[in-house]
Amino acid sequence: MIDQLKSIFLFSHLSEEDLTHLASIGKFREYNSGETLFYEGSFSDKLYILMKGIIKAYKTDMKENEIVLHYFYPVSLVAEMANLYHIPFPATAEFQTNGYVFEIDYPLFERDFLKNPTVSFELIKSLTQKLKYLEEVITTRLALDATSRVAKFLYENGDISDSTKRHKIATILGLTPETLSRSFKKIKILGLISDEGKNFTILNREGLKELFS
Amino acid sequence: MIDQLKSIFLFSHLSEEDLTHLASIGKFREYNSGETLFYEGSFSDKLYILMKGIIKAYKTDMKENEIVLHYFYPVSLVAEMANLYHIPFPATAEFQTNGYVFEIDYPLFERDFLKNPTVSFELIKSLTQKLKYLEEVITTRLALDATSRVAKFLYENGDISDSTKRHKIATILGLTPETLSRSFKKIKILGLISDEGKNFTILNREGLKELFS
DNA sequence: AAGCTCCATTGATATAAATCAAATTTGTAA
DNA sequence: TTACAAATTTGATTTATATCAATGGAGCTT
Repeated sequence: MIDQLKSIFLFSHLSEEDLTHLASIGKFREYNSGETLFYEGSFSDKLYILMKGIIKAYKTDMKENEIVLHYFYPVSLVAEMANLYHIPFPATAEFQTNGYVFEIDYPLFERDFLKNPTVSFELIKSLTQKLKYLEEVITTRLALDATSRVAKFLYENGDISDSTKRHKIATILGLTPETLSRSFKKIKILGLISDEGKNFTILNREGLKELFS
Repeated sequence: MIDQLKSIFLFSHLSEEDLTHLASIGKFREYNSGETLFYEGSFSDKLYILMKGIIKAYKTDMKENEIVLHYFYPVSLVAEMANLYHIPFPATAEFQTNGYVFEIDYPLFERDFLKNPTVSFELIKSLTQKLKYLEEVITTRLALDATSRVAKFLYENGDISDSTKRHKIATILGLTPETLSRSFKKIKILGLISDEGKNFTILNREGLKELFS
């Protein structure tokens, strides 16, 4: 366990003594695909570090549609802001695959670790990263129309392979599958991409960029 | 100048020596109402602390509409994230009133102050605050429809007095003045608010809450 | 007080994307 | 291979809000 904790960026510089203490105030907990780590609006005094698996963070709008904020991959701090400010979770976190988290008693963590310079530096990095994700959501979903969003997605993610479900892309971009399909078609007609079966190949990357900037 | 720096939360615990050094790597700079501190997409190696005045932070969408992210009041760090990650400013910052900032050479600040525990703690607080603002923008503009947004605004801001221009409220909520007017009307018909001239009085605060949650 | 200018309101129309409804394609299991 | 299920595409319609256009005050200026 100590070894595993040491592999977490946040704790990589802690002493053996600190790591032992850390191990005593936290534990690993497994989740299955589809299980929810926490719900939007709920409270918790646990700090979560995703160790394995993929977590989708999303809000729900008035029509029960998901607004996907981000997909988390290991190793990530999840929702540290709720801990830092003792506020309810701003989003729901749901496992997309099987995985597990390291779950820490936050009040004790704050007391014993938050003043550690490495820990606070990593926390700053993690918070900044999250700011970037939210900026990204705002840029994509408030500043761009449907076709521009799709062009941006293609520009940033490269060729779309079979395995990526259209439905998932649509959810990420905040579009319905129908609208996504129509946008792909527009971009195809512009000659910026070509499709062979389910896969798209990008023909003109700079052209795509033109569409969203 | 040293005294003024000491009044900044971020630096309140610094030694005289540190404050003198800080004064040597930064300076005060005045701005008039309407002037722009920085533009979305531009770079700077300056860290800005708003000392006086109000700053509007906004992005611009494809139709040249403003997406207001936040209004900053003194004393606030502005756009520290761009400094921390050496990335372009994610939004434009424009003075809404006359004011001034304390402008610090960021590379030197990072070298000499970032590891100070008080400074990093305050930085964490500031970043967390900004995350909350962005969450708020997402909740308001992506998860709620026009009338719900207005109800939420009324619920959170209380009675609307004459001095608050409808046009400004509309911009904050991401609505046109026409739509704002129609939403006010709906809420008035529901008997949740009443208007005497230009002022609104809230008649049923819990009723307002029902509309957006 | 008359006339102006600035907002706010109201009404009519336009627009982008969602929704609803098939039709078609792709994937999968028998 | 066939048949069924799921995903995608296409077309028609609806919906929420923006846009365009006109009207109606409220507060200023002279």
